[in-house]
Amino acid sequence: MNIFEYIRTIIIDVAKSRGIEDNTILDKITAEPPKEEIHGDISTNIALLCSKKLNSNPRALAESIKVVLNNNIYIDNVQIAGPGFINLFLNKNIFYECCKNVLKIKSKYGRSNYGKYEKVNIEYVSANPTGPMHIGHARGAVFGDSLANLLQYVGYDVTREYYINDAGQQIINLAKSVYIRYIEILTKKEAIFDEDLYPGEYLIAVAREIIDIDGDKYLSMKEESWIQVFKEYSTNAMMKIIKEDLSLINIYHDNFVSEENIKSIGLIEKVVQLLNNNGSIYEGVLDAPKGQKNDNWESRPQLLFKSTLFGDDLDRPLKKADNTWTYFAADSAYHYDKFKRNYSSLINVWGADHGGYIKRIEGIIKSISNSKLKFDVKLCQLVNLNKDGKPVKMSKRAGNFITMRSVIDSVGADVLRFIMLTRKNDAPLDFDLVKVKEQSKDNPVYYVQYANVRINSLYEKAINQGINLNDELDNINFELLTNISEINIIKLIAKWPRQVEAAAKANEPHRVTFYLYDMASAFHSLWSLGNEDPELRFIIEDNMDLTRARLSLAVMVKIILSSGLSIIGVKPVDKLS
RNA sequence: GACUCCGUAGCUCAGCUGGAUAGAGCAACUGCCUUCUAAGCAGUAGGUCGCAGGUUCGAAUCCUGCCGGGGUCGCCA
Repeated sequence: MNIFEYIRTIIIDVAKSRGIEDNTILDKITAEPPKEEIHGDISTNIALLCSKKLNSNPRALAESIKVVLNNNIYIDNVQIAGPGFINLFLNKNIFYECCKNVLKIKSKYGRSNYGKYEKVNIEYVSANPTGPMHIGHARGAVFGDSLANLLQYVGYDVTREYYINDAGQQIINLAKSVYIRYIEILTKKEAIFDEDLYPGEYLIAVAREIIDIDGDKYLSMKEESWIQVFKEYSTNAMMKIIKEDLSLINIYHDNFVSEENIKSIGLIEKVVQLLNNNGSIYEGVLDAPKGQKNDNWESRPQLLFKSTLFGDDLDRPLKKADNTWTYFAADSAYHYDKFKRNYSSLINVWGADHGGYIKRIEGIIKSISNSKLKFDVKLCQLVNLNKDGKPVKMSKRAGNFITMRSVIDSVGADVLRFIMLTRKNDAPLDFDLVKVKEQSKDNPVYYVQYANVRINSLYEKAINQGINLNDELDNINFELLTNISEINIIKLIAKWPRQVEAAAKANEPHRVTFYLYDMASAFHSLWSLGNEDPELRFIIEDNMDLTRARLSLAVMVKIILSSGLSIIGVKPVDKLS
């Protein structure tokens, strides 16, 4: 149960009873917790929004609404403040019922059917299959996966998808690189790599595998004879490595779509036909891009998509000079494929370097779906990798980029996942290999985990004293919880469903992380009160009713911490080492 | 030149898609361990929300224009 939703429906009913039918007004009516405690538990702007339509001034309207709201048994007091806010002071019973509900349904508390089982496709990671994942991939991976968890949590039917870019020049380069390793092993001559090739040692194993299966028969062949085989072997091997990397942070996609396959089944021709039919492509000439050196710019007519109709600054080419399809053409076909699979919305998680690419794909989707398909791109900004405050330098050419796997080995999967969600996606993120392992309150991972550890130690102590936490949860007297810190926690608990829903609505999983931090903070605060006043500890030996009430509070905090952590894909820590 | 993201306390960042007196954490200063784990808590101090306009009952939030920083811009994927 979401008490904010509950009160809001009551308020909306009031608005409707006054003759407000306009959804643009109704949708704006809020029932939200005010920042200031003295403004009550829930504040609504109903009078401010409806006064104009009802020809009344906001405060007068508020007065008349106040009379109605006062009749509700869960509302103790109604106050009118400022320009016409209506502040509601709720009866404690609504909070107590909320608590009982949490203890009853446990990990289901906060889940909802907000998403109405609508089908959502989230495409994330989609790292090129040319090598192991590096740390830059990790952010998008964690973000996408946590977003998928979040949307599932509030009732969407989510597909986790990976688009394999297995069709371009980089795959030919990959195959060539493996072939060089193949020669190296068989002839014992040292491998030399051109600039575009991949010198990483991880390709040696692929070459070995080919030798094991097919022997040395490709040595004497010409490139056109071995390239296809090497492409297949190496992309398969790379995808295997990437899937292993992902499994280390518990990421498993439901669906892998191959670009090569999209091309081979003729989907590009199909989508181009479609775009042609609705008049969004033409044969035209592009100007040279401004602000760049245009030395070898060569003006020529080519097949263009009218992305300027959708806010892009240029129309975008679908064909290259050699008359083959561009990456954009294949990607259009891929999104057409997703469109045909009947999703109600598509979400793409991309790196910041794809920013300039959004408008054209948006345009494609609008064009093929007649603007009906919802589409959202979440760009993840760069991760700055530091080591004790100093930037770690990475160079692709030297081959010393930091792999995701090495970071997991060093800090662990849970820390990696948590830290990746301590910023909103469109802000850059600093990741310090040393600081994230510190066990202090500068480190939000440990701060949250530590709350859980403390609750566990309480469990142990309670059990040692013969208190059974699972007994008689129905008969807990929540009214004994009168301390401000206790009430704060209860109110935070009541906000959880609202928080997840807001996070889901905005596609922003980081809000869950911040909520968890607040919850941990509220708990640490309560815990510490016991230092100053033993009466405020959780376990009071000669007052079992109070003890049970307080322990149930800890149980609820633990339930919500676990739920929140499971959304961001982090395991709760039970004991600190 | 265009597009896009960012600009909030000395530093790193939240700010619930327009609400009331803008919030945390570091760092600084003051307290709290014979105590359920101090890996923590409480408090003090710190702000012209980059600048200037506009929209309205109301703007850090939306719009426009500047300033500053990151990313991107056919024939890569």
